[in-house]
Amino acid sequence: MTRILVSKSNAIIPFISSFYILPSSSIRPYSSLKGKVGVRINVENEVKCLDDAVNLFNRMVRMKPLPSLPVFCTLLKTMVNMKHYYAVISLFREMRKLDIPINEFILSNVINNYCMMHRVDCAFSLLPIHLKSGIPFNVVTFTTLIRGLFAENKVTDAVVLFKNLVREKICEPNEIMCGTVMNGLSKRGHTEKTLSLLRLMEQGNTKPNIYIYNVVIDAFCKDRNLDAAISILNEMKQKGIPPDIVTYNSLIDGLCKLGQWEKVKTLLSEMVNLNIYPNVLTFNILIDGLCKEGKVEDAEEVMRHMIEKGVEPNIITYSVIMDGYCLRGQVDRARRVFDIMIDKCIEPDIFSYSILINGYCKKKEVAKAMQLLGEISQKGLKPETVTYNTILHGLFEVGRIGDAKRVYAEMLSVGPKPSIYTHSTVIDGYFRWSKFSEMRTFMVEMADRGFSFDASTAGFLVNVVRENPSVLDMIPELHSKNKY
DNA sequence: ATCGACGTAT
Repeated sequence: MTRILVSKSNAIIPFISSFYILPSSSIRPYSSLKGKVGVRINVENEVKCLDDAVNLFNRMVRMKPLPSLPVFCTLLKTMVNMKHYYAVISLFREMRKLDIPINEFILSNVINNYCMMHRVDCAFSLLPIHLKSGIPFNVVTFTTLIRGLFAENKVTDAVVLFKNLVREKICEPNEIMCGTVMNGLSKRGHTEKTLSLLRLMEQGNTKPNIYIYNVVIDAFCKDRNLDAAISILNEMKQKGIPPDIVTYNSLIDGLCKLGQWEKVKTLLSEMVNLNIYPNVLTFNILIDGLCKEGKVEDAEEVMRHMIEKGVEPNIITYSVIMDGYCLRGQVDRARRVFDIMIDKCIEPDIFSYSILINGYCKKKEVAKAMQLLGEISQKGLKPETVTYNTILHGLFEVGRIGDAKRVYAEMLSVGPKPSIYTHSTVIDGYFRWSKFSEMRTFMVEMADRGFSFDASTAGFLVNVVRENPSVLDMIPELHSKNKY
């Protein structure tokens, strides 16, 4: 199936060029006035890397008197932001060992740290510290835990926790907690439940705010239910909550993906009339919409226009245009955009590489794709599961089975976890080239590492056997080690 | 201190 949409009437280019003038200088949001904590320690200024953080911590614990708890708290928070999760845990343990007192804010940061590591189980195991030390629970702690559960796809657990908190009156859910639950539900396809929560909030004490409405609108847009999204937009307007740039970006994205360019124009005019000006995301959405219709030249035109208006393209702008060229089979042009991007001092990320690799694979230029795969680690980046899936698919497509085997082995050693798509790509590849013994070995190894058949591989296998019953003998009986 | 909008593979 091609991803290029059939174009609807669209004179979006002259429209975009004509309809607004950006304010001369963009308004900067508040600068970092927050976070000034403690006596002479400005954690944000002092800590630029892990070493800084650990050194500062070691200095702090030797100070007499000890720095205030907010200083420790800010340090831990800074480290969580820098993704030094393991270091946070060891510093927290050190604090416990040194009998440095802790408070609810420090604990909620450590809990958040575990959630960011996708270890919500460890996060929950900190709750006894609250109880033993008599530290009160707060909404933030529970909101963090709910977010952690969603992050690990434990939707039921998240909902159960939320319901219990409300029913047992353990804490009063605020807009942010409700928003977290609704965001988690909507991102996992439960738009209906998200909407019922909105209706509940409208009747309760915690009235929905702009964030909540934006979550609901985005959920409907992702479901391609633009009518419902727009009726929520009208509801919020009626209630006196003005839509913001996020609201408009969600809606414009939904409309672009449906090819409804006339409505896109209406919304663009509407937002500008409200003095809400398109930002880099808005332009990226428009550029992506055009690219997916195969109109990369128009997309480039929009890019020139945004630069004229003082909105700088970012790495996503370039990725979108690169993918646009790849969709039309013009991978060399995509490559040129890639190089231009580097000239503009924007370092390619794993997305940029994956898009190019996909482009080369589509053109069956797997050698170039392999070369790029090698370049990724040289640049200090890590290929993702998607990157490997793409290249494995490309290699099997041209029958380079030996290379595919090597790449799969590399994937296992480098670390990104094979997904259901990886498995079906490999099984499908072996099958298509009648490599039944390899297919068999692969399936056994797959089961040994704890994977069983899933919706994707099972469907594929059923089809294979239906068309070619003799393959049945090649398929091993698998007993996944993860199951009982 | 906690929440929202854009890009890659099947």
